[in-house]
Amino acid sequence: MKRLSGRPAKQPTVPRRKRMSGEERKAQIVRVATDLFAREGFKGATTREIAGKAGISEAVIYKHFSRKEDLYKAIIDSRCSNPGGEPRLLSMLKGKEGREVFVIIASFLLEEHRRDSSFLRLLMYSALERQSLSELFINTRGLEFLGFLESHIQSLIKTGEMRKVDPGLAARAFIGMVEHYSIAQELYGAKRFFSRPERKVVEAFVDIFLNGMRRR
Amino acid sequence: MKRLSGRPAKQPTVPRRKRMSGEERKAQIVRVATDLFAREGFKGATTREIAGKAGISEAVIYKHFSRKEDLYKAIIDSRCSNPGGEPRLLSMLKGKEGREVFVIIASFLLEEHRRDSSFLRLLMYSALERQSLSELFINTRGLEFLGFLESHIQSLIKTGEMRKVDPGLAARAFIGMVEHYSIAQELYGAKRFFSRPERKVVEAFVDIFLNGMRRR
DNA sequence: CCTAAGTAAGTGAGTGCTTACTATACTCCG
DNA sequence: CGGAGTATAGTAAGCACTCACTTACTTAGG
Repeated sequence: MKRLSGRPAKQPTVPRRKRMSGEERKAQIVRVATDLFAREGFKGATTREIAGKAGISEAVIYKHFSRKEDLYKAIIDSRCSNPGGEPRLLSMLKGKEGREVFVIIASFLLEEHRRDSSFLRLLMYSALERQSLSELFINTRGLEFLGFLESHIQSLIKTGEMRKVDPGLAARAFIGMVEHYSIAQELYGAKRFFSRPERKVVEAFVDIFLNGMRRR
Repeated sequence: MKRLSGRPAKQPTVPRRKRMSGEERKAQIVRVATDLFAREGFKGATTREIAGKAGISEAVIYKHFSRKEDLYKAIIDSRCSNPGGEPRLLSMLKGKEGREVFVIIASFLLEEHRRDSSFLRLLMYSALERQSLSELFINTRGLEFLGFLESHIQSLIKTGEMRKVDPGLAARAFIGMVEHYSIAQELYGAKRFFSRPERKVVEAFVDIFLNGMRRR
């Protein structure tokens, strides 16, 4: 016989779980979900799996986020205003000049992506599945950083250390070499067929770029 | 009253559709599905949607492909042994030398991806969702082409027209600039914030690269 | 040339399972 | 007590995939 709705009286014999404050729980859900969305994409990651990994029931997720989409947005937001990202790089660059600036940038990007590819995966998934959200990424993490590099190059052109090249394109050329290599190695699995020590890669790319930008 | 199974007698009043031979139909399914898988990914594209766009019932798909996965593999295969891809580029390069080789390669890639981003999307989706399949892409389309460029650069180094740089890294640097720019513009939506005429982009990238590889 | 048997192509209505999301009741703690 | 937090047990819709059956086309025999 079926109940119309509601619950039958239940016996609370199951071992009870730890309670958490709302914000703790929310942060934990975001953490777990970030990992899953990065691995499986928005459509591939299920609320059930997220709840399972967090050790709670699906209903708890919906106490904190009214729709799956909202949880996804929260993740993108948290990744955009992240402590671990570009700010750290920019501080590493303080006081550095010449060739070293480019070496630091290239090493940073290669290392960061090798260490944790989830940011890269989230970015790519959001570009493919949810184009509008990927623009958030672009705006907050991409453009700020590209803008820095662009104006750095611009000033090197002004002092005559580099020849006159559209600084926007030059910056994109440099980032492109590094990022594309990183993506190919980590995500496309290209490292199965081609591999060089990270130091050599950085040296080669920085060489080609700086030499390419030198006045003749 | 319900039948135990089987169909109720049906009246064939609906306008009948064209019949197709098996191979025609199979090719059509692959064509329609390519488009959908490229837009939505493996998980995002549904068999129902594919059938709908092809104007057939889902069951027909399963006459030709025993699982959805098989259809996906067929698409990857067909895209790998494609007439429209690298062979065309390689023939365009016949007899060309010097700077022009690099201009042609860069223009080709930028134009190809702008015209039809579905190959790029399939590649990226397969890297994220189905890593093993993306290696098929890499092997057939990527490595062959990279290998060509690599050995071209190698020979330029031998004749002394370029300085000594790991040719594998040099080739990846050049392709990286171009591909990453293309991906950023077309897939990340970066063209909303930054745009240059294609000719200028090609010129700048080729300049930086060739100048960067010149003997000092 | 006509017709009927044989078969490839196609269909509509499922199956069983999974999904995002919800309604309701219980419990712990301030 | 009251409300935040959690659990149980849903629901309706959507998914890949199947089945029993029909229809269109081909072809062999008179």
